[in-house]
Amino acid sequence: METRFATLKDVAQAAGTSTSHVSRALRGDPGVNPDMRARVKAAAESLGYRPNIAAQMLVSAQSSTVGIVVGEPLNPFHLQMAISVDQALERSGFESVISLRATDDRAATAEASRLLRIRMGGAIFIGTPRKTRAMGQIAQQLPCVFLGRGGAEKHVATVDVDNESGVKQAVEHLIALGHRRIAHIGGSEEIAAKERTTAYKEAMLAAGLKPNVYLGAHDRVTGRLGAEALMAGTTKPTALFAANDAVAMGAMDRLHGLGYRVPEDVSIIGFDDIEEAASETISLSTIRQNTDDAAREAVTSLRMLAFESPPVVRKILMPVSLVLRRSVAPRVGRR
Amino acid sequence: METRFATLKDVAQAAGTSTSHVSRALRGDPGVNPDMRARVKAAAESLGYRPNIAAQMLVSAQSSTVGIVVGEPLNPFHLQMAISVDQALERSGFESVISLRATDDRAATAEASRLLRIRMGGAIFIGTPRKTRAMGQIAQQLPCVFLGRGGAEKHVATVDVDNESGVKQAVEHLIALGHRRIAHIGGSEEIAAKERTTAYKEAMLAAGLKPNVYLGAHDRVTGRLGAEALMAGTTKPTALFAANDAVAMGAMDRLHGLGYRVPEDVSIIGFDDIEEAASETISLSTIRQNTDDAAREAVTSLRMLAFESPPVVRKILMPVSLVLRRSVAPRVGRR
DNA sequence: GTGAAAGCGCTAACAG
DNA sequence: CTGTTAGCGCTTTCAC
Repeated sequence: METRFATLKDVAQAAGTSTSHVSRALRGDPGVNPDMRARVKAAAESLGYRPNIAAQMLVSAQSSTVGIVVGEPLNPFHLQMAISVDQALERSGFESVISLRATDDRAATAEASRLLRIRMGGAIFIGTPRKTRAMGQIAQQLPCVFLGRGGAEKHVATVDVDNESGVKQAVEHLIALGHRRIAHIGGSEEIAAKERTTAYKEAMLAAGLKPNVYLGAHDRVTGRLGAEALMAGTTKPTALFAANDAVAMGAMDRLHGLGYRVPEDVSIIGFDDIEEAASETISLSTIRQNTDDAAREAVTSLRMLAFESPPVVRKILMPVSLVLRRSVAPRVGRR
Repeated sequence: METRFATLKDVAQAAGTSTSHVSRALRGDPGVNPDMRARVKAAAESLGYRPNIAAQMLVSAQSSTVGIVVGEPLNPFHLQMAISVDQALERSGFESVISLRATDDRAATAEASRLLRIRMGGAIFIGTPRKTRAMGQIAQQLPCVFLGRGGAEKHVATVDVDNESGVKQAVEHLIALGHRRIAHIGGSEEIAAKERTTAYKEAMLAAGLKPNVYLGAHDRVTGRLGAEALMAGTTKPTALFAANDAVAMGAMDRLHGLGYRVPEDVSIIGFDDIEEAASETISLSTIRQNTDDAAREAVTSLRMLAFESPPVVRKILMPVSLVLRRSVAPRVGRR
């Protein structure tokens, strides 16, 4: 593009004053004559002046834009969370910049490093893979908040969901409905997935039942494969607890394909409560996390990390609730 | 955060040379003694040096990061496109920065203006609302490519999908299967939606059939409401053409809720071919757009806009294809 | 109130 | 090959 941007100098010239004064006027500094301010604003307007952020940043050495790094862009829950975080940041007066490239450990670190070069004011990571070493180092130079990843690093704040309690509620509800053969389909990469699988096992053992686990990733495909594998086993489950809604939907999908009915033949409970879970065709029972609440906490944590001195490192655990829809029913048939 | 960043000067001091030479060494300028380069690199490494992008940008007056502005973040197709564009940019050596805030005209303009302040190297807009005036002005200062929005503005490049041909294929296929009462559910905001609705009407009229349209937004909810309304009408349709897959899925959902079977009672065709359309439960016939191809064209257009002189403004139309799945069947019953 | 001057961290000539 | 010099556009003392 050929057009050069108007600079402070251009505006100063047009308004017949100095650059420093234009700067003051434009930023609303009180010590500026109202007439002058009006003149400056008019000049800036007519020249289409836009402050050069690079220059601003260079001199003020701090930015108010924070990066949002999404671990699984295709996971609807992550996206929903990203939007919530974005809105929370906006409400708090931050600019934001989103990255969808952090799909694996290496990429996540690369993104974080980029945020550092950009001299971002801070970063919020949503369900990114957990690479302790590199991240820990970066967190020393940049206020970092991790959502749904855990981590005991010294400098990073975390906002996690109470996986244990959520899973316990789900499994116990299924047990109360008479189910005994409750299987689980989970993913293995993400921290949250691991916690949920562990909590499932504990809840089953606590009830004197035998865990039955299929592990894959944290997506629809895994749900499909898991359903296929579990229903092909010798002890077919009458209920399924999935590590997240995407997995649950994949499983539901495959069950239909195999001729099973939900919930008459198999009950299903997911985790996250993504928008689709509430649709009539799906109507999936699930553990709800409130993304807006989590986002708000994340932003608060970021502020406390960035602006308090010494920095306050918060580690927060968000509550969850069981949402019942049509995908669960009491167990019928022989006991 | 308290830690100050290491600067070129610090590195120069540590390596016993000048800042300019460090700059050269770090950027791989050929005219640097290998020994020196090694020493500089070691020094930079040990100090955890990261170039300050703001300073780099300020002096070189151009950035290689481009903004991706997404119009409907919750529309799976837009997201998929965003990811494709992001990857295409990465392959071309661009950094990228994504914005999810452009949900309406005002916000889209605000985002564009922010990109300008940030001195972005360019911007790619995905299905953002069409505000001609403000955008046109911005496009004069910033290379802009619009995806799926059309627009004849002088300075903006566009990559559009061949809506007319796609819709025609869909409607004609339904007609060939014996359907006569083919209704349409569409959205009104987005340009693409309008084009599809228009194309539907034309295709119907061309076949001597009467159009039957329900208009709302471009989302699942509209699909639901549309299905409800159309099936409550006097001439119940035997086939449905939806403006996009989200609408189609909402409609399918509601049809199930109302006790209709798909495709036995009602055939459905969508538009976009989002991932979910291929799932077994949904198995939605649809018009496929290839996001990777579109993304590649968009990036090429951006380059030609930014680097050719005079700038080349490309207006591209991407082909589509009809993908048949289980949601369509020949019409049965009385003719 | 307003202006002049001194950098922020980096790159790009220009000399050696 | 290497060092010196001069800004990029902006904010911030510090004078007037």
